[in-house]
Amino acid sequence: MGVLDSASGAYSGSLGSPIAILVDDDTEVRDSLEELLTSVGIESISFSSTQEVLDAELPDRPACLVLDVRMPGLSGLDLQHLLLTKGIQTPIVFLTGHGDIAMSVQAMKAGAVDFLTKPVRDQTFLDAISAAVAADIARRAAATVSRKTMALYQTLTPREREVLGFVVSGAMNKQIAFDLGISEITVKLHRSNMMKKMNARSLTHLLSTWQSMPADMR
Amino acid sequence: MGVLDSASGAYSGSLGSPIAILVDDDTEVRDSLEELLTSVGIESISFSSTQEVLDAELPDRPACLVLDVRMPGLSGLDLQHLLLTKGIQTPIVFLTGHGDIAMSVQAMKAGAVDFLTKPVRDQTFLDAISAAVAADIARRAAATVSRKTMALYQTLTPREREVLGFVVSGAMNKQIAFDLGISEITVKLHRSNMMKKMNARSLTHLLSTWQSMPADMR
DNA sequence: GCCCAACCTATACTTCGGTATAGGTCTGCA
DNA sequence: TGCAGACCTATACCGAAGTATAGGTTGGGC
Repeated sequence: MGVLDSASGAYSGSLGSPIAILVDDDTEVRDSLEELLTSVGIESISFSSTQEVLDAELPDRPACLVLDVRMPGLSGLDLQHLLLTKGIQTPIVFLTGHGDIAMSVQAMKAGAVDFLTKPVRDQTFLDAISAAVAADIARRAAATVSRKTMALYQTLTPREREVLGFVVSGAMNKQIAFDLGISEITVKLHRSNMMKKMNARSLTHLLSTWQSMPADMR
Repeated sequence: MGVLDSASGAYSGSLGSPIAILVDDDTEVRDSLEELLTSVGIESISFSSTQEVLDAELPDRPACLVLDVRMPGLSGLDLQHLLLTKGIQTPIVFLTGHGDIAMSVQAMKAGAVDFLTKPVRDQTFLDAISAAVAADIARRAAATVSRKTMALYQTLTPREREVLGFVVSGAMNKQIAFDLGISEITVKLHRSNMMKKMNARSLTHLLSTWQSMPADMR
């Protein structure tokens, strides 16, 4: 249901239909899951090891990862942490026959969408995929907004960024001028240029835009 | 009942020292955990069933719940959902000898801080309690800010709330006046009164205050 | 040397937001 | 009946913000 009940048209606003990325060393499992996903119109690609995922270029479209835990080489949990380190936030659904509670809790704490055990009911699996894809669509939408804001921020001169900082913290032009040791009219100039570059129609609009930016980029 | 250890100054900023609320039908487990917590200076209180927790008045101070899953009557997971329904957001650590992966995943999805299995290492348990208490301190601090903002909001007249809505959405006085079908000077009056009642020194300050309010109260 | 971008300043003007003062109507309630 | 609170309006004024125009100084690159 939801994001999964249509093959292509329903995703027109999210730049591409969703894809499930299956990682399992068991060929039969992969084939079986691919078939299940295909039957409900979800595209999928398969890898037989975590290393292949790291070597591959992840597609720029809504996606989710389906990871086995126990695999030759790096485990699914290892991959989860590696991806986090690399800033890749594609939602992950674990699916394993050799799990325990500690593993599942660790995975969930690290942000996994679900942790399923084999054998899994078809509907349970599809529901998890559906939730993961929905999360990725929302995450990608937010990331797009954030990226656009950062691109605008990059066009600001150092002085304009300084003024922006004062403005969003609520300072008046007079106070900004005093703190920077320049005249108020100059602050107005920087402020005006900054507002134009940031495409902000009002202070309120500037603030909402500003908050979509990751704090460590400011 | 746990030993009352009130002097601990480390929690001075959070309105009360933390308390762990243990719910387990096994007396030995409860006594053992209470002793462990006491040894590191954390107060605790015990219940032998979920119903007792629901009947009791939860203390107004930083706390965390430690729940067994399998108990006579309502299970720990049932209690978790009941508390969520009642809007009680005290962090929960599960501790059980009869868990499985599905249970742990369900608990984590519902917001549990951790899901531990018996027998548990002392340090593992204490780390979980520490994380849960820290989460509750942060949650309570945010709730306090939110409550104060809502109290201020309650003092606004209907018209002032309307104007507030326009102001935070970035409208100019002229636009607000047009939309409400009143004169601009009247908008200024409502706006001025609203800013005073909300203790907002500037538009920026008003917006940050505003965002601490739950959206369903606006 | 020239250009350009970033930075700074100034005058003059407009618009916007906010305050003070002084009124008015309407509704509900003691 | 009178009072209080919410709501509305007006005049006049102030300060903050924004725009337009017209300059100036630096520092780096061709």
